[in-house]
Amino acid sequence: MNILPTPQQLRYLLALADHGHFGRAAAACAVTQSTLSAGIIALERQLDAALLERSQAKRPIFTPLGLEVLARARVALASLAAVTETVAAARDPLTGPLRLGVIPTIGPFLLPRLMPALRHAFPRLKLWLREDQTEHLVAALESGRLDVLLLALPCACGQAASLPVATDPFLAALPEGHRLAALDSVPVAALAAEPLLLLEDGHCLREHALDACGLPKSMGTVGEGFAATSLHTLVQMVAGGLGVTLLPRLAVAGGVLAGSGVVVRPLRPASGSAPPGRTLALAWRDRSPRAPEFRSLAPAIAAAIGGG
Amino acid sequence: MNILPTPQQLRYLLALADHGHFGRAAAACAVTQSTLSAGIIALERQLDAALLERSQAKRPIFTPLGLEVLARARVALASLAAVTETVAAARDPLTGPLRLGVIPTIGPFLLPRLMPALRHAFPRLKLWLREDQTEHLVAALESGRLDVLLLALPCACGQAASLPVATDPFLAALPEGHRLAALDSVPVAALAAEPLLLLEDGHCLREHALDACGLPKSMGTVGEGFAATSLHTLVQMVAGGLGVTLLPRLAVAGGVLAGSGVVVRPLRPASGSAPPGRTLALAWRDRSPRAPEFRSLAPAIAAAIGGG
DNA sequence: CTGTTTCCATCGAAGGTTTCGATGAACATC
DNA sequence: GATGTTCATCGAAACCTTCGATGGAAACAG
Repeated sequence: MNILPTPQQLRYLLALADHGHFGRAAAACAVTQSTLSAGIIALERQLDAALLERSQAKRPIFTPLGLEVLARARVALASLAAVTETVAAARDPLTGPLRLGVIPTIGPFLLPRLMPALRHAFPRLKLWLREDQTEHLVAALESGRLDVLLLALPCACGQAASLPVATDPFLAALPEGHRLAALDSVPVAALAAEPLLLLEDGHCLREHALDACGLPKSMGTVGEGFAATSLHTLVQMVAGGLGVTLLPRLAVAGGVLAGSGVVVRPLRPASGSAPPGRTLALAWRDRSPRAPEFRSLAPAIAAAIGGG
Repeated sequence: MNILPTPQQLRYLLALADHGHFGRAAAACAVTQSTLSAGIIALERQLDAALLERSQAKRPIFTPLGLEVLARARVALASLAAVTETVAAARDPLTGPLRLGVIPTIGPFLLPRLMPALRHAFPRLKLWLREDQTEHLVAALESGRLDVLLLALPCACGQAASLPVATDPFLAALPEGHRLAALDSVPVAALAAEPLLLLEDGHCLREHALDACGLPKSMGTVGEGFAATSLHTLVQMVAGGLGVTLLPRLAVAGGVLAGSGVVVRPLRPASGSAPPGRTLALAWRDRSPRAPEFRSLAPAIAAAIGGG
């Protein structure tokens, strides 16, 4: 019962899965091919199970059981690393590498302000960035490829712990001279009656905007081919008179309008409703040893947003 | 960055935490005291952190950081063991030790039938039993002291995965000669108007019964001191004329009435409501490597309940 | 068909790590 | 202050991992 695989063996297995080649996997582990080969054979013997189908010619193929073991091995090595991380994080909070994922409707507008602030506040933090849509970020977070996310709630962020850092109200974005632009604030209902342009599917802002307007999720954009791929292109489409849209205040403060001629107006919510907007939040694996660090990142980010 | 603790070191640490004594911990690990001592010192040196306060006289004390490391170490060793378990479970489903937790309102009535059935269906399964209230079982499940639970839904079973195995309707239990006993079936409302006896707090059946009667959770029993500690004592109290109660059909089939003179009648739900009852379910850690095994346990249990 | 190349498994030897038993030092108890 | 308990330290022995070399199988080219 109590013969555990050695971490070495699991590392060899992971490397083999990543490289699909004994020789290259061995090189990646900085051992010789014979060592890696023997290590994996020993693992298979200990477990008394075939994890691989080998062949001289083709890349080795993992058996179904091998794939399961592989997944467990990743978890096991990660939780072993978590022991070390716990100590490192306790001794030296907010230093070392930190992999931050951020959604495209936040990143370009906040990072130019946030990064210098973080560099100043935590000079020993090495921040790696990845910009992607919520769904991909959450997957990367859960599989350990990212440490923290900066995204917009509400979202399906699974088992992650999250902490709101700011609210980000939506503004009505209108072409110059649009009749609604004459108003001080635009009622939500009036905006919803206009041709509404949106980001393409997969951007959480699309759903948040539809929700803010009280429209169903399935609603398409005007002309299916014209869903925008970024807020910048969306603004250009509004400037071109194709329709109107909602923009997060953060993006406007971040300069998304950039001389496009598009004007923004505050939204007036339907009476009794909350002002339409989204909540920016930090998220992390709730079992991460660095959770306390991440929590203490929130004020710095809130300051960067507020100070815009 | 990439120097991980060895599983050995973590085992030594766990043993020390369990025994509070280097010598005894070493014995438990089947190594000498010097080996264990050196192992833990090496771990502290590698992590570059004090995990223990040592003293010749008193048992060693874990530092706060030491306690955190300890918790991580347990997780790490468990996930290492999960690799092995994955293989063992795939090769030999439903063999070996299985630690089953069961709530007191199921156990005494189902196990006498269930155990022989399981022994017959899975002769190589070594079933360890623990009877306790839902809350304690769930805690034991999550900390790895139990593998599977047999409990009643709805309940707060946290992150556990669960699978319903049977519905267990409630029956009205009345003293012999009670006027409601003259009816073929007792309306819920009529029962709720009687003095209602319940199990003491902590038993999920208490809340399920109150819920079935449409009564608030805070409702006390008739005479605070008289909350019953088991279904058997509850039946005796009903027999003694102190009031009426609800019994799960499973318990009645399991012989809880046992010549007490108490009679049971089906409950007639308020029109439009579902028949009052509870759902019996299996639950397990959703990441357990043995999850497929546990799932395949459900039919056997359902059969044991149905065949009552 | 044959020589060449690529790939993975096997083997003995070298090197490193872990473990043991003995010993030493600190502390409490009597 | 004598004694017993507890944990750290040390050198030697056992153990395990790794290496480089070698072998055999499969694809490929000529």
